[in-house]
Amino acid sequence: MELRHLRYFVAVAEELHFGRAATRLHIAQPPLSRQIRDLEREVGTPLFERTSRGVELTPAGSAFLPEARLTLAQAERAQRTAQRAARGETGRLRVGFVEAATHSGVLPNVLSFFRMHLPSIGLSLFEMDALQQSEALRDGRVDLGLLHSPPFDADRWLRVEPVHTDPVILAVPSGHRLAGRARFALSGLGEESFVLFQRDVAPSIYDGIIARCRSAGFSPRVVQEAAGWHTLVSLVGAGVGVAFIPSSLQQFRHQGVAYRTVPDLSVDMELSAVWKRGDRSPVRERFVTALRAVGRTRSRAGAKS
Amino acid sequence: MELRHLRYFVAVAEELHFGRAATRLHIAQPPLSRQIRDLEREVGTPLFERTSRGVELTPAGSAFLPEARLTLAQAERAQRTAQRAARGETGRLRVGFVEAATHSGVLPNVLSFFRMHLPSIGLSLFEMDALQQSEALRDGRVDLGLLHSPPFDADRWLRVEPVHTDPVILAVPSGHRLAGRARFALSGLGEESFVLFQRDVAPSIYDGIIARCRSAGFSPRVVQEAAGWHTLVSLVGAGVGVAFIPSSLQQFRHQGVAYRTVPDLSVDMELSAVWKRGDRSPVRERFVTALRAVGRTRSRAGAKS
DNA sequence: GCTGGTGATACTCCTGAGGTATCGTTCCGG
DNA sequence: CCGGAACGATACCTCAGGAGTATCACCAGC
Repeated sequence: MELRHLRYFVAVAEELHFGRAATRLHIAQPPLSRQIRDLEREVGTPLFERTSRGVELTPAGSAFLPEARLTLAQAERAQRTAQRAARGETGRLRVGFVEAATHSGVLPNVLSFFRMHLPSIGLSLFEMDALQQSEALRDGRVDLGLLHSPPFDADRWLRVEPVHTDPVILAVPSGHRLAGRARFALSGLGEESFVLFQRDVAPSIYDGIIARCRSAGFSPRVVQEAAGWHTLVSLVGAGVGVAFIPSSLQQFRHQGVAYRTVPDLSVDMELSAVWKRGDRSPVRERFVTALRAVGRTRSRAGAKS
Repeated sequence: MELRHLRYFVAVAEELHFGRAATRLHIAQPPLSRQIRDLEREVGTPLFERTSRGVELTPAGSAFLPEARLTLAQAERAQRTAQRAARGETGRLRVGFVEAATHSGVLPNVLSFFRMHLPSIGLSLFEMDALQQSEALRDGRVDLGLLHSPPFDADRWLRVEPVHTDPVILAVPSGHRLAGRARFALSGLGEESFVLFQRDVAPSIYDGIIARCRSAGFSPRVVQEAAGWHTLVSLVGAGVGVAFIPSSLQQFRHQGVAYRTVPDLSVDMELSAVWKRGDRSPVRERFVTALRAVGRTRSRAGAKS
């Protein structure tokens, strides 16, 4: 049995007339008769009762008709589903991301865009650090990662695309001497106590900051390391020290914390999308396109207290 | 697109290997490659990604696979549904019937048989008199009738098959002089008042009874006619007169009514199934078969008080 | 660099889908 | 009662395309 048989059967069942059905199908009447006969032989029972003035459906034919229509509709549906998947309008994407992807606004904006315009794409989100993302990508557990510093061997098997940059600023306790100063140079921080993010979170940025400090003539005295960004800022609010943070953290207005730009620091916290080289997933491509759109539009914002 | 393409696609998607899939499909590998290519061209997007070590599904292919399986399953379902309909195991039957079909037990027994053994057949039941059944059959509103006397022109366009016979007995008021007599001849009823069923209900049986009475030397004095059988027996119970009834009515044990056989009456109330000549409905045939089974087994029962 | 495994290509063959001509049957008007 | 029209079935032909064989191109692994 082929779909051709079902298409022919439905046409005859609707016209109840071999000649008209053949015209509708753009074939001649005899081959149509033959195909119907073949179909009846395969199904094992007559589907039409031939009368002198046309044809009628047998009970078997009546039962077959709606099922045949369903089959044809299902076949079309299959085709459309594949096409939509090829255009990236349906499917599933598993995304690994670091915490900063959420408070930079990048991830929330992309998510709301997808919920609005591509609702039939299922998104699975996994918060993980850069190392976990790298392993998950390698194992095929996620399709895309959002992280600060790609793994050192990234170029060999990953594509990396920066989607958002956030300048690094300084968070200081409100009562701190620096909180009152409008501007100051990096070199003035030599005596401060620092609360630093763990190097794992963004090794290249960490190293960049340390290098800048050394150029300014000091090596930062780290009194505390913290895993999460909000923890870090809370420690600043508690007066433990000052901290380098991405500027997007300002929006949360932590108690007892003031924010200051350090003009001669000029280090950026970069957020990059990474995925496997050779991955042609249309859904992944749509996601990256959306990331570019929402990420690039956020320009570097100055510090406010 | 044909089902062949879907069958081939599913095989390749399951084996992830053109050679093995071809073996499973009992064809050679090159034609399989060609069919898959044709399918991809028709769908408009690649479904497989060819690698040096086999093939993988593209996102479009992954989306297509379950839909293709559904299509194939639906096609098989269509075929099975037609076969079941041809065997009379599924479908719908509309039955017209007279009241006596229910209290003779014929209809209830067939219904319980169908509910038990052929639950996917839908039965629609319409109580109607013989004339209504005849018209409903002619108009195609019912597929089968259950009545006592077929219309006079039945042979031309109907098939008639007796399925049950019920001897006609006499119902008398409990206090009536005949209630005490064990046996009596028809000729002894000349002076009685009769409550008779309407001739329309079963013209040939009505006429048969009247003819018997005339042979016995009297013409029954009809004091009342009644439309329903239970109404008739109630009138007997109220002392209005005596009545000829089918023996199956005894089971209801109406108040103040006694039942007596009239040996030399020997008229049978016949219940017949009727349907259009040339109707080949397997469901109708199953129904008639069931009618024969439950109807014939009920033999003529004697009268009890 | 060779070998084995994999899918693609080139071509050949032949099944079977579709075309034309015609038949058999039935219904209907004269 | 007869001839014609309508309809599906049959017979026969053509050729597109599905399937077969031989071979190529590519890649991984030893």
